[in-house]
Amino acid sequence: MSVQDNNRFQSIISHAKEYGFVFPSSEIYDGLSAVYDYGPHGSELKKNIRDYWWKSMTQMHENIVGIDAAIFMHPTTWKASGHVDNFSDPMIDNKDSKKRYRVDHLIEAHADKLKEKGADGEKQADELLATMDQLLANDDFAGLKKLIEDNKIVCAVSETSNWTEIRQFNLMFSTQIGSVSDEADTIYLRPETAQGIFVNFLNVQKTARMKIPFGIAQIGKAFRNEIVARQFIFRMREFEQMEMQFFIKPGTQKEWYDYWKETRLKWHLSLGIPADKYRFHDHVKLAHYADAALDIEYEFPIGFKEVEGIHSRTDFDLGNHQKYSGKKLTYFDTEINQHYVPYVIETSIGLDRMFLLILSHAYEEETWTKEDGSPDSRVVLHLPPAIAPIKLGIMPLTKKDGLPEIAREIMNTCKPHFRCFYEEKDAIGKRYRRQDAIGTPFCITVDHQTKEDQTVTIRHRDSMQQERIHISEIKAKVLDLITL
RNA sequence: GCGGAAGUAGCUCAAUUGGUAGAGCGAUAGCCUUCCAAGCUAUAGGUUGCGGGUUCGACCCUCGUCUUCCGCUCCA
Repeated sequence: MSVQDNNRFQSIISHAKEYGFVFPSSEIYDGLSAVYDYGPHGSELKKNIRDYWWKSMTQMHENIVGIDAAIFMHPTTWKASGHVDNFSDPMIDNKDSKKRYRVDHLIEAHADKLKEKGADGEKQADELLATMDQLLANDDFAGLKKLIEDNKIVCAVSETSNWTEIRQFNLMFSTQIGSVSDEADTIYLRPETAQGIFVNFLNVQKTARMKIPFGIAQIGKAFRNEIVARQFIFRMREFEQMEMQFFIKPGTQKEWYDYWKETRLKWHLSLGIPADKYRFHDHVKLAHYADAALDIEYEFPIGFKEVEGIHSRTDFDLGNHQKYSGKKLTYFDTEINQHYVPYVIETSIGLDRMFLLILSHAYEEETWTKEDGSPDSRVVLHLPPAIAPIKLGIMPLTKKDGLPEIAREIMNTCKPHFRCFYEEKDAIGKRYRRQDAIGTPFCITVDHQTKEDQTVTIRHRDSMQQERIHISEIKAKVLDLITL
């Protein structure tokens, strides 16, 4: 990351705090690591992004319906999903190099080296791996540590065997349900929202009378106890996902994967973000549930980073829930008169990351020279008008001569239809600057001419140009401009 | 979690070798009013991140801790 980009990222974070978009959580208590709160303008912007996604996915797709599942789920859910096995790993640190390894990766790497040494080594390696699997299955950390020491496994960097104790890192947050604290009552905060959709597959399919192919959309919080959570709201421990699971006939996953890949990119571009800021990143190493996966990456000031994932999840999830619950999760396809467990294409976008994306794209520090030769500047958020927290600033040029009364009338006419902000304090230029800083796309100014001919000026945020329109046109014009 | 750097008003920063914290911007109220921040007046706002230690005395030295940033590491 260049110094310039880094400064830009810092400026965006400062701006977000100063203008009420994002605050560090519990700031008066020094904050809580990697947890943030959304302020007055931030919560509005976030809600608008959320609403736009929801509308695009459900209202605009007749075969997609929504749900809102609970954050708490039956503990077996996470066994079936693979999270209990894959989301908690024993880790060990080398004290000299400060490198941290997953214990199984460390031992496997050693086994690979042994195998290169011929038949003897291969036999040793197989024994080693068998012992490791057994110890892992029993969560025998002391045994694993001994195994590492007995085999004289060294760190690849420091080449020493100066290891810490093995520690368990569980990326799922746990809590207790019920009044008695018993181990059997331990439940997890969901590490992803997808499982709430899978366990409700039949409920939704039957009650909404859905026919394959169809999708279920959901927006909600998920929680991951990241070892390292950093970079502002990019990686948080509590975050919000906007997910859609699309259920399809087995064998058609390739075409639907491609369809959603293109459809989702179009959604991003519809917000006016340039295509060259995006790229696809195909996963080479696939997760345990997928037969194809890619990330939609955006060029943040901190580099190209994942904002959305498209995953072909096969029948892994429904199949496993069927197995663990003992309930049939099949669909009867009347076209071919067959039961089957549907395949799934998932689109999963981080709402907080989308928020950061929008903010990163919108933020600009502009400088220019005025007519008299003096320099001028402003900080402006070029937010897409449809998702801007405030759509219209309404301001009388001065506080007297009856101008505020007219402006108030306009305010009352417009505020039921879109978010407006009324202000009469300070010079008009200063008021424009304040609206620029929070991304308000349009400002109406009532001046003395208004009293003569019932016209006002409407000022456009990005161009700073103004045009005169009749008071009666304001509502319709703004509504038109804020519609995507 | 490790290493490095930083933390003073909402923001950006000051404060001689250790002598009980100031300014600009911003905010609020009022005046003025000329359509792009920069006029005038007043007001509010800080146990210097937090907690110990050294000292007659700590923003300053020291230890711990929290948070943030950078680099590792991790990342379904």
